[in-house]
Amino acid sequence: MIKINTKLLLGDCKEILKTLDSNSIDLIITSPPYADRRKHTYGGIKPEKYVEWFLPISEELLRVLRADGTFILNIKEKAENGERHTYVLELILALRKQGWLWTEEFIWHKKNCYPGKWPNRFRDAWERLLQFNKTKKFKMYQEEVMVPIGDWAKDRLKHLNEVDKIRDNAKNGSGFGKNVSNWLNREKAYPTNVLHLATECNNKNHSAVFPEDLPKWFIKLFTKEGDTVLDPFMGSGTTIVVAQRMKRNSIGIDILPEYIEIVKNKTSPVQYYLVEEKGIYETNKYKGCTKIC
Amino acid sequence: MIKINTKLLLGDCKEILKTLDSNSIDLIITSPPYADRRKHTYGGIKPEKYVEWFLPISEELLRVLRADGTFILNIKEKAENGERHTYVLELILALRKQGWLWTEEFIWHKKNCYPGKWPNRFRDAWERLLQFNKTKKFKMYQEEVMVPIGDWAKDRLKHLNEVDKIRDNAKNGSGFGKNVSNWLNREKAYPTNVLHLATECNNKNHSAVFPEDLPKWFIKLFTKEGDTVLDPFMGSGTTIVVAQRMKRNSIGIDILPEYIEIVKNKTSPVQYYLVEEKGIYETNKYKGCTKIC
DNA sequence: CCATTTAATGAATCGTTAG
DNA sequence: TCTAACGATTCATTAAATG
Repeated sequence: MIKINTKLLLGDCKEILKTLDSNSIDLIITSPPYADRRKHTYGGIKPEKYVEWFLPISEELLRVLRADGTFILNIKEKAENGERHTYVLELILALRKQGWLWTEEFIWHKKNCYPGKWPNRFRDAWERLLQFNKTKKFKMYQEEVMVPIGDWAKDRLKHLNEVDKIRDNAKNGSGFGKNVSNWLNREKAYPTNVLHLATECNNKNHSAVFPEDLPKWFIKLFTKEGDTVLDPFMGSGTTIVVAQRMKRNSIGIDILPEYIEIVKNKTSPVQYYLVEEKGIYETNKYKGCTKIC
Repeated sequence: MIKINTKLLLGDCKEILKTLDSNSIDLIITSPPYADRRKHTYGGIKPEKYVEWFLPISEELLRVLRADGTFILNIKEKAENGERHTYVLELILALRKQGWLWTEEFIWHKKNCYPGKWPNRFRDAWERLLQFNKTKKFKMYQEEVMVPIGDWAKDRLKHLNEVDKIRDNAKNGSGFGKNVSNWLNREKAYPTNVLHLATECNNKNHSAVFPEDLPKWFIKLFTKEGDTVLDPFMGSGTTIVVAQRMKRNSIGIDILPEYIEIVKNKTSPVQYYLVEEKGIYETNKYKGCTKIC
């Protein structure tokens, strides 16, 4: 039996994070309140104050993350008064100064972006997914996110229904437990750093702008079953829900009791699974790093 | 008759630019040598020196650009030793300090990106197309780059479900485009700030990494016939060739005589066209700005 | 002459070897 | 202990070759 914990913590993550153990998290994936957005829920941080506001939090994130762990930050600067703000650029520079490595910038191409029309710009159809690490030797399971090779897009147009069924099946039995290497050799290719995902429109109470596939992709890429995922700005809990479904321990923090309640109803605090053939507690390649950092 | 000039200037653009008139350019679109790239052709600028190297050039660009003109900068930071360099971020901040407005960041999604496999990252499939302006009132002809809605819908069909399709229709009917000319009303939609283009594989002598569609798109978007386009790092001249074909005046600068020769063979210095029905010298909406700035 | 296969080639990045 | 140079890896596209 393996035991998966899902912890939901109420409070300001700057404070709550201090209660977490050092080097205990394998993956942080979060979408913090953008500057001046979500004023009614979060404070609504002024762009000029954004870096200053974020650094104390990221300092705690740096502490709780394992040396071979990864921090994925979903963010996009707003346009205001005809210009893009620069606080995200400044944040990247500041995080590096704080000790983070800026490893990569993935692009999330939002296929169905927010509608609108302006005389001076087009609709914004992409967001940044910034990857930060503590060390250069981080865990990365690239095979887990391999995609059907080449012109799968063309094929899908021709046989739309067929392929969609296949894709659905792949989703449901999402690859774990089976020995993948057999059937994916020349059928699949590694993805790039551009992710094409549609936002999910939730007509429910709280809109989940974050599509489930996004945390799912990064959780597959950077963690194994039994690892621990953290989202310090949980919101409606997409990351936490997906993590639990994928048999990862997870910790979600939010300042609003409302969100804690919502996610509580979508998850269970403890779950048990039968151990599969290949033990989940695999030898960690980079264990040595933990002591260094 | 209208007369279109195509000037090719040999030399270091930092010096050559000084010979150009102030406020004489409608669109600058260029792809400068990236840091540490093209060592054999250009010098190969060190990442640490990149901003310092670029600023004197961009100062001249700021001078020659019209107040209602636009500057499109194609660039991407390299990854080295496990980390992305930050010189592009620093360049954006420095350009703003120099007086430029950072209006937008388009994403060029390179469908056929460079191959390769590494333990710590995927292939890099995107580049930045940074838009800078002198003033907030710049020319932008959005209707010129509208895309057939069919393609758009097709593209979306690939990844979206029924609910999303319905939402699409709601979007399309949502108001804009009434004053636009008749033939594009329900056939076309505005694009977003993500461009999907493949690099052109030139097996010829000199590779044009820049696909023709890229300058074409921006020339349509930011200029009219008879306007002037500048590329201070001309290279094999994709921008210049496209500009001439689109009946725009153009100025190309390059430090290598070789490139000047190549582009000379692909263009003619002066071309004449019959004036079409709707005069090309349309009233400029933002003419007033010229005086202000 | 068209449909299909094969070959060549990049604005890449990392690890290793040489100076 | 550095930096510089080279090989290995990889895939979408185009050109050339094949049937």
